Amino acid sequence: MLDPVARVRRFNRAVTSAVGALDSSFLGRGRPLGAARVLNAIGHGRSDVAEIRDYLGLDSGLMSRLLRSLEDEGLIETAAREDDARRRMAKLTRAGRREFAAYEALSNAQADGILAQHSQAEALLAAMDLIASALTRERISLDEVDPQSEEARYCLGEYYAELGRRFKQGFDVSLSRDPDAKDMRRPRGTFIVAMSDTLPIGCVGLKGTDHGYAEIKRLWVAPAARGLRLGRRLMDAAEAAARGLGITLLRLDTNSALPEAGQLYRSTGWREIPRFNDDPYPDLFFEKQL
Amino acid sequence: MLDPVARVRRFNRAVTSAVGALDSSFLGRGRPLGAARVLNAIGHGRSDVAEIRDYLGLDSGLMSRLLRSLEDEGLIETAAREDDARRRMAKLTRAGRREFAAYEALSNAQADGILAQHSQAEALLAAMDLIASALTRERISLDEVDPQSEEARYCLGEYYAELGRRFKQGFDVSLSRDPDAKDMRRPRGTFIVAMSDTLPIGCVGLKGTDHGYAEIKRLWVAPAARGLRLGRRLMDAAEAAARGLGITLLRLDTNSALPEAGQLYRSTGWREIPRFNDDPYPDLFFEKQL
DNA sequence: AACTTCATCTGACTAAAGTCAGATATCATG
DNA sequence: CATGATATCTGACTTTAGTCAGATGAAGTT
Repeated sequence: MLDPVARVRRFNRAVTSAVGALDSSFLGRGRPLGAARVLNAIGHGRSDVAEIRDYLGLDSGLMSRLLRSLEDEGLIETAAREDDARRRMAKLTRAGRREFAAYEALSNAQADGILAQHSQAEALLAAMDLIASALTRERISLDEVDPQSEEARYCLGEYYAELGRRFKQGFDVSLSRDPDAKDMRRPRGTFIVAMSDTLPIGCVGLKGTDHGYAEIKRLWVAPAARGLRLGRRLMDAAEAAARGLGITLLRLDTNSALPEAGQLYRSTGWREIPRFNDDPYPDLFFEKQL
Repeated sequence: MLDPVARVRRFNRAVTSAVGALDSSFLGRGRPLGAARVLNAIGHGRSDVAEIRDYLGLDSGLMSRLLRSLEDEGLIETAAREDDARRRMAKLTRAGRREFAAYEALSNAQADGILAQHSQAEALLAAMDLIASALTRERISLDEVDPQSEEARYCLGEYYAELGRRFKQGFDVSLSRDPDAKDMRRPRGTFIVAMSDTLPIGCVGLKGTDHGYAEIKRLWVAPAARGLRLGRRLMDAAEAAARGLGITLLRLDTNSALPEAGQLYRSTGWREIPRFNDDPYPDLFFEKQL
């Protein structure tokens, strides 16, 4: 009754029928699923035909016919690419945008329906985030971004909110040595965000200093992404970036209220050292020679 | 970035591709999905042809042909039912059992694979339970069972474990007035279990007494099923059963460490009354006239 | 016994999805 | 500019899924 594999399989059954229900509601728009999928891919901003084909896993002949049927319906227009006339681009016509909006409305209504009948929607969403991150694990990408980009700011906001919850005395960003964004841009440093299908789920900053070392800052993994060993992947990426920048010594500070962080550092070659700054929050300090 | 609907849809995408991957691994056994589904339904103990057809939503013509193709492969045998020769029963042959086991192995391997790459498998499983319960909400059935049945004993075990976690002083079943199972069987009372696709996710007991009232006992909802208003459904079912047994007055006791229970009682017509027993755990007592 | 109802099966059909070999046009390169 | 690589398209085909009308035989009803 409590066999883990049986629980996963119960989940599979539940989810298969929910997904099937969405598919049938799509059929209600009088178009086969294949054509609907292509239309939706285009609506979601994919325009390169080869890219869509690859994304949907379609044969080139089938893809060509599906495009033709959407064109005959007046929903899309295709044109050869200017820089390479072999490739084609597809885009929605006005009617296509209307039809795409109708599919979006169906998807949104289904999502809404699931949420609406649950009185603890936030718990349900957290569970969905956790599972989505676990299932798309191999597709999580680590991207270097500007520390002031939307993705980076979202991660930092979540990071500060979490420190506020975990520190007994709360957390006030303005009291911490807020790293100048400039120091986390190349060539002094960098900022790395982990993305799972458009959702940022983790980050780490590498901050250059003038003291002969660089600092690791703002290591954060979204609650939904914990257990995927993403913290380690982010640290590896930050260390690799540091090596690429010619940095040979790294330091970081952390707090004993974040035991999983301390454990990660200890298990990956970091050595505890005495306090090296007067920031009020950290009480643990580490160093690593690259 | 945090729109709830967008989060549900990200979940949908993640799960669709995982389900699709399992389907393609099933195709690897050289049999179309339709036939594989029928074989698996039979392997999972469904033998009545009409029941399988209904479960899989198949047309009778299609069903007949799929059965024939499995028979031609030597995987199943069908026979008319003894009590009604119009109906047919299907069962696996030896080769069919082997083939079914191969499908089971694929399903189990997929489930294992998801779990294995996650270092916090219990959190992942809890999330899956939550979602499976939410998605199969309409298919949750309330069944009257014997209080000593496997399902009932599972629920009670979970219930006691939860009390142990929630009461500051812990919980020891032997100190509580353990209701005699006889008192929770018809005609004195009953025991109701909420089932979601073979998994018990909640229970409630109606216990007859000789004092002119019956008691509601052991109301429990699995953590994964909270938010589905299952507590209320269980209470409604228990009250309906009480009415059917000619009971006109109900009492129950609870503890202020379970605030959601107290709130449920207050909002459904229960009236707080003075202590009516000397059980050491409860500190809140309610009564309801039917 | 004659009827209606029911579960299953058969034949004839359609739609959708997918496969594959070549045709066509364009691009990159020596 | 000839050559090979690349992206898309076309035609011919197969498989799978599904629909529907009617046949068959058994069960239930009057």
